[in-house]
Amino acid sequence: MTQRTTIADVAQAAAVHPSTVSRVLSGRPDASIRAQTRARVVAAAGRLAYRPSAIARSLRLRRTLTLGMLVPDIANPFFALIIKGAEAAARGRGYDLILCNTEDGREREATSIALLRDRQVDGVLIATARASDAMVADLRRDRFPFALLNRAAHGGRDLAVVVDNRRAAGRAIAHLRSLGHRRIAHIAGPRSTTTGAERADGARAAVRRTRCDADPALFVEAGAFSEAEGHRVARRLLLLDEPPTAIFGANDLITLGALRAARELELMVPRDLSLIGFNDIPLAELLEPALTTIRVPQLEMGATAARLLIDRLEGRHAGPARVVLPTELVVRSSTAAPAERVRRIA
Amino acid sequence: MTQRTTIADVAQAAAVHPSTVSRVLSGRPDASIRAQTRARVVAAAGRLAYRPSAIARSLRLRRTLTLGMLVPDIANPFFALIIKGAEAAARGRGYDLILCNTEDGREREATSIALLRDRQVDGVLIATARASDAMVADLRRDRFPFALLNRAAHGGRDLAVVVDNRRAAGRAIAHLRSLGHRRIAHIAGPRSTTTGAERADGARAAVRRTRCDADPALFVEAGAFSEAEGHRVARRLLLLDEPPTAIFGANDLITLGALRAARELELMVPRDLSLIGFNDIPLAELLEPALTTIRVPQLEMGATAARLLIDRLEGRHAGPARVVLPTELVVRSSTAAPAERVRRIA
DNA sequence: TTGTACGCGTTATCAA
DNA sequence: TTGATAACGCGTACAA
Repeated sequence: MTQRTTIADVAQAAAVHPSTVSRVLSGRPDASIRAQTRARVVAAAGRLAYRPSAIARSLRLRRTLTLGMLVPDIANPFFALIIKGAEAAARGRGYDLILCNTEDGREREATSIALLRDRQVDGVLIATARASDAMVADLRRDRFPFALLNRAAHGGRDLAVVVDNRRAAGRAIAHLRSLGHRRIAHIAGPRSTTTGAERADGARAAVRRTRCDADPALFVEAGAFSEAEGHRVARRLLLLDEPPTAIFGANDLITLGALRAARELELMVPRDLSLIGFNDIPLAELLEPALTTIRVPQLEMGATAARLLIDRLEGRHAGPARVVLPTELVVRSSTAAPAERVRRIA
Repeated sequence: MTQRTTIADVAQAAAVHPSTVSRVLSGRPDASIRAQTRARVVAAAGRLAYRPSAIARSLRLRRTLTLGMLVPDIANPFFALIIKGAEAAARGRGYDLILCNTEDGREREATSIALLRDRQVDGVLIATARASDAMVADLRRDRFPFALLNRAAHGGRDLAVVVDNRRAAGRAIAHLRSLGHRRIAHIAGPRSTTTGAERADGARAAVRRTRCDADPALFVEAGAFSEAEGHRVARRLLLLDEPPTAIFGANDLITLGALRAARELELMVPRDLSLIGFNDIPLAELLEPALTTIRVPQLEMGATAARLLIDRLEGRHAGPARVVLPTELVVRSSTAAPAERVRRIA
């Protein structure tokens, strides 16, 4: 690669001092520069296709105009949209995003954070529900700026963008109940995640409130928010002596797994089994049957978190530390009243 | 944020010169350092939790140990896996990855490349099929290292990892033909992409070779590799006076759209219509019916490209400039022999 | 309005 | 074996 053109090259070409070039190009409105000089510099910079080195600038300014982002799984469409939202908002404010996939692993999280800090990103967006509290505690202690995404803040002043998981889960159960279901199962996400725990709590409370069957066998926990785990656990549910007539999965992928399990057992959805997911990933409405689910504004979630963090970084009016985004129950064709046959059994 | 601890802090704590600290910690095996000194330095660094600044190091070394990556759509699961593969391979060699979503836009591509070059990434992985040749030409001219992913190289010496799209498309058509189909449609991707053009060419050749109906109305082009476009175009195909009995979509998303169109028109897949996709995204086997498709080794594609590029960066034995990865026809339940009814019509 | 001088945190080179 | 020095490219007090 040919040698980089530096500010000195431009200075020479414009017959001025490098510092003058810097002043001209950094575009501070208050800089007083003779119009003619400015023109010369701009022309020279254009001619040489000069681009300032982000590295040298970062070293000098001690900020990188870069945000880091921790995501458990880039291949999960839920996060894909969150990333897009965050990226768009960040770019809009002049920041770039460095993405780190943690594969939901403790170790990957630690190395990713280390990497981001080595690169001196100005702050991190943390979208990993499983992120160890130790890690978050470290960041807090070091006053390293961060924002939590789709997971609860433990400390009160942490920046966080979330949805009301308990309430949304309650609505899912209530919807099934209103269709006539009584034996409603919930496949929870890992209790180690705040989303998993909160949705399970909300579902449990709603089951009690609406007087569904309160059979503990109907509340099970998946090992991960994945299709495979959903499939495994749903199979067990459906092979129960008294199987549920409806399943509320802690996210769309888990529910997708439940759909596959139902098919393997030759159950028709929604005739023999109603299904509700959570997140409304793009795929949800393409399925057959289309998935009834809780819509989470994914793009907005990413964008809000990025903006919140940048506001804090730039010392702008901080606003509330915690933003709760609205959710919406999207009813599609995977839910219906329980079939007669099943109702008789119950 | 508390002040960063620098190499000078460690030097002071260990009572040595900063350059000594650098020597110890950069871990060159040939450095001759007294064991006792080394121990002191290591201890001090540990005590202070010292981490070298990647920025300062990059400035000095003129390399960042970072690769850039251009992707048209992070939310497309095909690319998600490619990214994972590339990231894993890069990390394995000590490189990080900065991802840029171009949303398939010329402008986004240009700004992304500019951004990556400003940050002085050591090289770029380009997975955008639509990437303007002008951009690639610029990179070539500036001798900026890059590798092309899933798109053909125009110049011969460019690094590229691809599959044989023509051959794979031919196999898809042949499979349908062997099932008894004669009226086979192809929904091509944009001709502006090499993948779109090559698959269309391969399909067309195979249609001729296997003596299918060579009706030009059966070869149509989608405006994008998306579900929405697939749906739109497939609808038109299925409303033809003589509709096809099988559709080969240029990728899985397009084919997914065709599936939705078929359902809207109350066609049963595969009874009334057979469907083949391309890429084998994770979703393909979860669908009902599961999608017959061409498997592209996505993880391997990303990993190979990253390794190729890094090898070249490090001046290691370059190996071939162009790697062709194998594909495989995965037959699932979305293809079957054409139904009697339909065959009679034909 | 512009130039001078210095420092951001490293590492390579040379001298001791 | 270790220390001193310079340089990577930029931005900014301060001086002129």
